[in-house]
Amino acid sequence: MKKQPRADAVRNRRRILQVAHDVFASQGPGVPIDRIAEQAGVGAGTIYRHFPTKEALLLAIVTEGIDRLIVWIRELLEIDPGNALYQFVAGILERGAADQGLAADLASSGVDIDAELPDRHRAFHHALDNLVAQGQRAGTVRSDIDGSDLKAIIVGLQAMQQHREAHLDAPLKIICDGLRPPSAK
Amino acid sequence: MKKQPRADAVRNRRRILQVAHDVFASQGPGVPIDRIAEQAGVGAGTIYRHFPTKEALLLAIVTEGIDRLIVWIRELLEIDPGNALYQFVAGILERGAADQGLAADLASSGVDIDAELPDRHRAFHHALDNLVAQGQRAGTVRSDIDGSDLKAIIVGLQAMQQHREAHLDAPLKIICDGLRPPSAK
DNA sequence: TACTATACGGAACGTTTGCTCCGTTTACGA
DNA sequence: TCGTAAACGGAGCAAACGTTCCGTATAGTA
Repeated sequence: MKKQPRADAVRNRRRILQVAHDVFASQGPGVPIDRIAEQAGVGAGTIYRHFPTKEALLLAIVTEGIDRLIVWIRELLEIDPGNALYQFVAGILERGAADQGLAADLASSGVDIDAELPDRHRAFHHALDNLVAQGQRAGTVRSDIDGSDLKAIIVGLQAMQQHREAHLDAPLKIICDGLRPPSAK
Repeated sequence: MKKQPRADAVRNRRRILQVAHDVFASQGPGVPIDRIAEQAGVGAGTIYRHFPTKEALLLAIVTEGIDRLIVWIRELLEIDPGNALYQFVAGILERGAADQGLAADLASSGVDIDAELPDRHRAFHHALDNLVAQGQRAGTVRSDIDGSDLKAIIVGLQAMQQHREAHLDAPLKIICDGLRPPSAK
């Protein structure tokens, strides 16, 4: 049985994660570690004691983001299975989907997230499959798609959000209409 | 009247642009200039004589890409105005839209392309507006969208393409169906 | 062929950045 | 309160990268 970490270590770990999340989300993953240390009010050494490498810090942030999405999907499905998919898609554009936008940046700089976090990868895809399947069961979602198609759509939405130079109401409507079954339109 | 540049200078400029385009498209804009020089078989100094800065080189590549897209849209509209939009959208996923994927990377690293290339920006948006308007006139495109909505869709598609870990047939179908007017489905 | 302006190659420089090291501080059990 | 293991801060190191500089090579011209 491992001993518990000291109180200040726990506090600093959380603070670093929060600050790093905000800074990376707003300025991209290129921000130097020193700047994050400064913002968090700790030394650079402290960050490296908690996260062995910059990439590890980024992965920790992305992991938290994925977990949040999974929980959120579960909540939406409990409340309204038929419309959960549409609320999810709309919500990605509203609330910051910056966590995953970060994931996209990470991926484009050569890190294979799915390979680094195989368990989250499975859990996330499982959640997406559920989201689609329950919509299909309720008759609100077209029957010729599955979770991985939804994942592609999400990637697209997040890119739109990062690029947003105008309202995204119309693109959102386009996608939602495209997701509905041929009958209901 | 300016004198013409030397033949080897012209050759090198083209070669640098081609090689840089391929390397950046396949490995992202983070690749060091020295590597591009090596690949192109020239010295680093030669690159900097033709392009004052790395950012200038990236902008030159993006400019070429945008121009290609504009020409392509014009061609599609001449052949089949009603379906040009759908051929364009599908084509972005097929042929490498890597040029613009590069543009996205550039943008996410703090360069405002629209501000740096105001004329291309205008020309591109004009082409997109045309693409949408002619589809609407033919009755194949829903009437409540315009060129900037299409731009957002393109950004999304390019992100999907960069991330592609499976076929994108279904997501493409979703978007095309969403673009059609309510009647035809 | 000989001359010269133009262009080239690649070593070198300064800066930035990820990461380590170690002397100092702090939490916490006894 | 005291002792010690755990944690901290931030100076410093090495590698990577953008950019410059200058001696050399070459295209174009007479």
